[in-house]
Amino acid sequence: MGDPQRQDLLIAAEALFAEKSYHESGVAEIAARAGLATGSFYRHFDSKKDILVAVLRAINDDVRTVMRDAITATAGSQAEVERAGFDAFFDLMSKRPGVYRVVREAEFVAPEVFREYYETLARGYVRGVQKAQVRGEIDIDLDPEVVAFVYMGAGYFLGMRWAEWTGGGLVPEDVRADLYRLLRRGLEPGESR
Amino acid sequence: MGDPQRQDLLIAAEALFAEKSYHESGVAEIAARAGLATGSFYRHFDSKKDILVAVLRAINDDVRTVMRDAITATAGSQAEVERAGFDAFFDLMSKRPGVYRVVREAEFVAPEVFREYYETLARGYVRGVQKAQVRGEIDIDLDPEVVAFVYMGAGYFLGMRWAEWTGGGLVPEDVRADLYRLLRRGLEPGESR
DNA sequence: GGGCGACATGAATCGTGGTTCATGACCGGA
DNA sequence: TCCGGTCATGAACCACGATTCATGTCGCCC
Repeated sequence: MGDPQRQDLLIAAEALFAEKSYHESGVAEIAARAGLATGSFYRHFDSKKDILVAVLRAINDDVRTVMRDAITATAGSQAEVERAGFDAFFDLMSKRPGVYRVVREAEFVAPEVFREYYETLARGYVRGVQKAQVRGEIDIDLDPEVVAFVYMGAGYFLGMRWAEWTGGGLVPEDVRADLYRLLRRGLEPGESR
Repeated sequence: MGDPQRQDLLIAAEALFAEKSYHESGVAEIAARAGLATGSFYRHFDSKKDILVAVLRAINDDVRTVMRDAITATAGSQAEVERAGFDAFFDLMSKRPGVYRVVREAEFVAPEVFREYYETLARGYVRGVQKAQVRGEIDIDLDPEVVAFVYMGAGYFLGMRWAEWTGGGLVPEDVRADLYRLLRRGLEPGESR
């Protein structure tokens, strides 16, 4: 896939940004971890910020791929699809500890890209919600975009609390169960209004 | 209240951190905006990081005060209390644009304090949820801490999307309505399981 | 074999900005 | 009025790290 050195740099950068933070990681350090000299970094990226943007796009692709795969592999009700998607998301987070910190920090380094990240993700959710609304599994009166941002906010905070703060890595089953229950009940079409 | 110069510095710092970001704001700049010379800054705070911590604690106090006031002023069901609390929160956010960015960025400058911030906030929510559970207004099987983090995640993301990304400042009424509906239905005690 | 171009290298450069400190202004008391 | 001490000032200091570049190395073609 493309340039192996570029790949190495991306991997090294993601790891360092996740372990420490963007501001605490140096270009020389990234290059060294990728097995390159400091100056060689600039043969692949224009600046330190530039590689952050590339890392961010890569993470976005991975998250979307993983979730899409899990979702398409799950034929079933909206509730089941939701669960499959979240499970895939939490699983990815646990395998690459700290990646999510990288995304968050990007807000203060490359706000435009950060926003693009979440808007892209939201678009995917919105499509899913709309389909479920057509099938009558989610209340038609709810704004799909609001639902999308509630999804993302919940995933974000539960991941932070139970995957990062607690050493574990994976959000515990019972926490996820509570989330799914809360969402299912919250979204389903209801009697009155 | 205490030292007026210290207050001025806190106000200046919060404003600058909110407008730009922690890393893009200089100590000299903060001091200047507070009407002080660069060196005088260190008569009040030990370091730049130190003032961020102080700003964070002040914001935390404000958020909790505002929400507590709104909640105690609202006698009623959990749904009404919830709404009052969130409304107060969104209102505060709209009056001090960008404060929430300051909180978020703190994660990468003073992680311990950032965590303390959310854990303190969560404790407050947990107490509220437990009371509502006793009164039978929230499903007794839900872990109050999970609910607390879903609350915070939703508030965070909706605030970011509709108060910051959209120029407005205040999260629109219909977005809030969707959130309240989703939470009320999601939390209420249910038939089966 | 020699010359050339492309790439790798890492030490030196350069800007930035947090922190320090020598200096001066001010004020209360003797 | 003079003295000592406290505080304000902002220029200088200093460390740090992103970026550059002069030099060396390698592989290819004539």
